[in-house]
Amino acid sequence: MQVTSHQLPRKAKGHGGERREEILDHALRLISESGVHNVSTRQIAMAVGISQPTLYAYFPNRHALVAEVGSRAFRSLAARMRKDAAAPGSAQDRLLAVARSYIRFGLEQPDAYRVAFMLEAGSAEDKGGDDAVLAAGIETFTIHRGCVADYLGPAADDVHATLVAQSMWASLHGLVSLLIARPGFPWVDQDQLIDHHLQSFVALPNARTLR
Amino acid sequence: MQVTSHQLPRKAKGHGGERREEILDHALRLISESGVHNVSTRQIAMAVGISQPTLYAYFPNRHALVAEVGSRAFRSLAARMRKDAAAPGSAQDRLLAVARSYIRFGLEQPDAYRVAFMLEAGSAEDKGGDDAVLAAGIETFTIHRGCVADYLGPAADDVHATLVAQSMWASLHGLVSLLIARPGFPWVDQDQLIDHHLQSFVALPNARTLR
DNA sequence: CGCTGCCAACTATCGCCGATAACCTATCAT
DNA sequence: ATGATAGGTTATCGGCGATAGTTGGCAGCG
Repeated sequence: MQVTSHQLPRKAKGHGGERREEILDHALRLISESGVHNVSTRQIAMAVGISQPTLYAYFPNRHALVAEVGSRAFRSLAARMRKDAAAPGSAQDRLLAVARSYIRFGLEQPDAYRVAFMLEAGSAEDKGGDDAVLAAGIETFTIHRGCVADYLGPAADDVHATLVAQSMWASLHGLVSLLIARPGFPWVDQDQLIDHHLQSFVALPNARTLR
Repeated sequence: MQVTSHQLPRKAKGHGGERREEILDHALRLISESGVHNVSTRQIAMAVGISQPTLYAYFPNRHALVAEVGSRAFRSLAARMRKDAAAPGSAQDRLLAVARSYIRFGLEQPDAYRVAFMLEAGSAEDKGGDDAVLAAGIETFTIHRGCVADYLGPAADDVHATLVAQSMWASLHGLVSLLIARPGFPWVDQDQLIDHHLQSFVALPNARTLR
């Protein structure tokens, strides 16, 4: 769990933002190690080298801190997908490459994925942090949607492209989240499963016109 | 939050099991009302009309209680799916009917669905309760897998049927869990999205041989 | 230099949580 | 009637998220 507690020098007057970055870095590391629900504000504070209430000078509550970690995870996924979306190759190749990136991201960084996607949508006043996560999620989705639109071609209108993209995205998310959340389930060979899942997207001969 | 506290008569000697049922009923209701993470053992105990430590005479810990609520939710879903799987109609009709039942269950009873599917898989010693949830989940999946096997026909071997069923199941789960977890996302028309999602399963002309 | 203001960080504490220990008491078999 | 035990209690523990009030050190000014 790594509870290394070292005394840290106080930050200079205008440099509170650096401390904020340190907090987010340690929080991401701890959450990746132990899972979202097994990391307390006290543990994060001790890892950073500050007292627990000091966290509340930088974040209004624990949820906001975790949400920002989630937003960052989302953005790192988005960056990865953007790279694949810009790679050379056919529209179908790029669509599948982005989808594979998505799956790989989830399986390699399950806790980042969990924070980004599988977090409970808070109720009432937590909305602030959730909005940030949602915005990052929408950004990520938009990249995927762009690939789908390219794949479908200019004949498909916006609504249809969005529809197909959302359906495909949900399908991807379902596979990743189940593989993460239920490792004990008797899954068939994982690579085969992923391949089949991806194939089903592009195996539709009339996918471009299906509606 | 409903914290109705009434004094209850003590149960007779051999009837501790009834109290256990009462606890599970109230837990399901409270969780459905407020969400898994917003219900404490004290709230459950007060709703039942007993003291909080008494819960620990029936369940080893909170996780086990919640897990059993999840198992029950799973079994109720399984019952619903079994009915649809036995209905008259073509194999494709039945497959789609079961899938629709699955989606409807998730949207109508989001908290039951959440408890069943979206619960963190506990670490280390919690495995007991999770095994129960997993078993109920496998039972549910088996029904779905049967429909897929019927749909694919006798030519498809077991492994392939399982593969297709798992992919399809993951896809369904992804749609339901995202619709539940991210109601703020700019989804397209929900019915259209569901229809498209279901269509994509059976629109594959060579689905029966794809591998 | 010395004063003032302010910001980072602290200690102390609250109420709630899950969980355990120790004890009580109604019921049942003998 | 009595002893065993199932069913239930109160008291309490350590950990949690969060708040209030206080301390300490640097910046800018005279």
